[in-house]
Amino acid sequence: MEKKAKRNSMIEAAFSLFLKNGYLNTKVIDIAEEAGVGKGTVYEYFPSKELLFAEVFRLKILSDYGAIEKLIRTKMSAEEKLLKYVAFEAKNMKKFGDSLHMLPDMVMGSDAFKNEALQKIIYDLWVLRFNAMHSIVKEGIASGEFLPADSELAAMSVMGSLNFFLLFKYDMMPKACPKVVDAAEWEFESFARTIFNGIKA
Amino acid sequence: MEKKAKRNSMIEAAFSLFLKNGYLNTKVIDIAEEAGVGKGTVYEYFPSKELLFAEVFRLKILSDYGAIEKLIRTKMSAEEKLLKYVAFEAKNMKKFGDSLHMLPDMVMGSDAFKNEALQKIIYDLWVLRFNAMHSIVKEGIASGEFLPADSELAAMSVMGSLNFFLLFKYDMMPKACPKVVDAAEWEFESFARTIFNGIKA
DNA sequence: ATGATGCTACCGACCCGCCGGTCGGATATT
DNA sequence: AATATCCGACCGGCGGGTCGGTAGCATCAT
Repeated sequence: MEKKAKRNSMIEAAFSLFLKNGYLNTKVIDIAEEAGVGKGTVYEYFPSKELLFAEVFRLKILSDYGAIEKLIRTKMSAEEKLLKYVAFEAKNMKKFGDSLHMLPDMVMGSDAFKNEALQKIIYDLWVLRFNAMHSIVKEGIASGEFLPADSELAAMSVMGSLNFFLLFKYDMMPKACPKVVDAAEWEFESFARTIFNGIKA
Repeated sequence: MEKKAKRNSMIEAAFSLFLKNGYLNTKVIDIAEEAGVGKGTVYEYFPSKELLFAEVFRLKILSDYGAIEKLIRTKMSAEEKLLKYVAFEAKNMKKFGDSLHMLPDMVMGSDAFKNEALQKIIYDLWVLRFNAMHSIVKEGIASGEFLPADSELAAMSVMGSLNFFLLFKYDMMPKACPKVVDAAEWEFESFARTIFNGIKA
């Protein structure tokens, strides 16, 4: 039982360090020290740094996205879904804190990972997010709530806006001016409205 | 004079390899071999790999963006500017080929670069691009061409869409289906129209 | 109670491949 | 022969991963 707790402390340590410093700048020894164990112990619990990352990613990020698939199937207007989706992504960002070096790492094609299985789980997250957005947009267009358009292009457009906004607010801005982040709360609503206005019929 | 040519061949080799394999996966020896020189010679011309990258970046990417600043000052409608700007980014992508590992490297906060000066020139490109877009959007809103909105949010939205689209088409897609890229030509127009429709008054 | 036995969890010194960068000698040029 | 240019064997730091040893603990025999 103590076992479980130790494993968990390593996951937490790894998550916090990956988040703060990025994958490449986080050394296994850092994780061990943060978790209060020896370096060797990390390898008793995880076969490699990459697979440890994969586990962290699965537990701390992917797991949350189950909520999204539920959201898609819910009965509500596309507008509501869109706003909820944006709120969801924003909440995640908040939860991750104001330093998101992990995110750029997760950009497709990052050469941080040699392991193809690892690239795949990151790719899958993109696909999952894009599909979610796509289905919301498609629904909105079909029902006449949104302007008629190629749904895939429109979804890319909205998704891209969202990504950029999140990255801008939570990665670029904090570097230039760390104080700004806390003030960003209200902006999510405003931002969501802006992109919604852009596509509503 | 031979000097200049040799330097140039190294720049070209580095550019092509960074583009194809990314910064981290490109070794100095690879660049040397591609350029047909010895590894030591590279260091006769450039002080370090990072500074070589900086030079490549400056010559091959940043330099083109002069055209953008000219575009901003030109007298034409915001709509035209927007379409021209998208076309410009698209053309750049085309020029860079269908493999853009360099781009994710360039995402803010990538931990590939320790060198702060290097991070800065990459950051500067984002700022330059964002400012260009921002000024187009602001102009469009001011003149009543575009829907009234917070110009910064709107610019982020459009910029984000564009980035995502380019990345999606030129980085994600080619991996899944390399053949698609050539067919993407017409889509730029279509995409530009979609985002334009989203903001036009 | 004591000590023997074995098992599990733990650990950090060590190993080793990698790669950016160096340097002294070779080669071309004047 | 002097100078400029080139080069690749070598160096050294880094860091992921290993492994032999230790410490704690339970079980059991005396």
